[in-house]
Amino acid sequence: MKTKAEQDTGTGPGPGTRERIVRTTSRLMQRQGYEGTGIKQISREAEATLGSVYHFFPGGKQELAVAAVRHGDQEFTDILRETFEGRQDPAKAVLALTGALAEGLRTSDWAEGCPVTSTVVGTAGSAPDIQQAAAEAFARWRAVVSDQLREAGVAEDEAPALAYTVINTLEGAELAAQVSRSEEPLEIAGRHLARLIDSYR
Amino acid sequence: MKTKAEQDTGTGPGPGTRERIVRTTSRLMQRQGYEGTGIKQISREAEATLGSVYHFFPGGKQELAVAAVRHGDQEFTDILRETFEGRQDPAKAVLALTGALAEGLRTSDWAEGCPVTSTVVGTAGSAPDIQQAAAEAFARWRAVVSDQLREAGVAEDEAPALAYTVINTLEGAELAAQVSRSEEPLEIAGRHLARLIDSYR
DNA sequence: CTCCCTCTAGAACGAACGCTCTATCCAGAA
DNA sequence: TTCTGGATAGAGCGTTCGTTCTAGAGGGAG
Repeated sequence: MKTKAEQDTGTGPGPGTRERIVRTTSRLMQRQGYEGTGIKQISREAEATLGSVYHFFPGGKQELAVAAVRHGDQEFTDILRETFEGRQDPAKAVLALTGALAEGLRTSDWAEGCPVTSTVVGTAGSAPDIQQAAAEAFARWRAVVSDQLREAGVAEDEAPALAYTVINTLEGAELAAQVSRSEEPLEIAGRHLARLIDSYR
Repeated sequence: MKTKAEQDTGTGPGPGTRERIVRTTSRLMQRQGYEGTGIKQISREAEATLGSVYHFFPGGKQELAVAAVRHGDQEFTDILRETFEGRQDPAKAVLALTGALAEGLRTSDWAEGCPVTSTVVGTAGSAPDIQQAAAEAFARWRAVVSDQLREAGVAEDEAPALAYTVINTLEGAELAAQVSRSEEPLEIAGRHLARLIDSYR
């Protein structure tokens, strides 16, 4: 058996058991939501036994969901950073972003939208810790966008609010794209957000 | 016992059984999502027995969800029409709309967001008829907004796309508001949408 | 060697799930 | 009056749910 460090960080031949469980939970809840995803399905698809799941996540399904939301948070934060840092113009970056989101939806046959949204919807009232993890994810994404907007010349007192709308419009457009199985909402959102950003520079 | 017409249309002392079931389903799925809502809970809270539920909705849970989505569709279509028709300026109408959405969220202790969104999320791949009913709802809302924009002077070839972003941004902002338990995302979305609309007139 | 501790393994529990089924009620038709 | 059929009523089906629990595997420390 591998040492603890290897198990938990995945420095071995593949991802460790814990990492495999988190990734599987995130993907399943992204597709089926929190209530639609069972722990036994997670353990089956992650190729981990039920014992392992409860060993790493003694808090049960809720703790799993929080970990999955944080995983999705980190994933999209990285995408945001990469997309914005490669470009000077934030309007162009937003267009690249909508393209990437559309591609992700299309290549998953419109099944994989925002992992945070699908996990948190329906749990809002009953699981405050999941809700808080989702709120932190949104806040982090906004902070990244806001920083990039300021660097590109948007006024200090306008950038945070503009970042709010950028993230929220992307979220809404991705949902519409998923439901209508069409890239159009995302394309249009990109154009309108680019126009809105340009109007603040 | 009342006649069939009275039962189904609610011309009696209160809403008929069928209408009561639909309304309860819509409210519960708005709060808990599709998978998080049980048929027995619906029958209990609608004060209808399980037999009645399956009598009116032999298609089971999926048929119930479709009816609930259509109910939410009609509800918000009415709100849209009332809000826009009372005002000349569509930018002002959008601001009124964000205010109304924020109030609905706040007065339900942030539990009741968009009934269509919360019902359809997580069912995208597995229940095509629910997905289609949701797509039709979004399309209808867009059509209402698009008509009002054209009447207010937005170009014919810009109005449909602009309506897309109006609806999608409202959707995303309402979700963010619910998760963060704050009216701020909706207020900001209203301001930015008003600015975007004005830029097209 | 033995001990220890992390991790794996899966049987088992009570509760809840969606749904089926038969029985009953009762106003209007004949 | 009897008959009919929509609506109500809820027990019960098999399945799955989240969770608990005990048992064992296996490498490092003493």
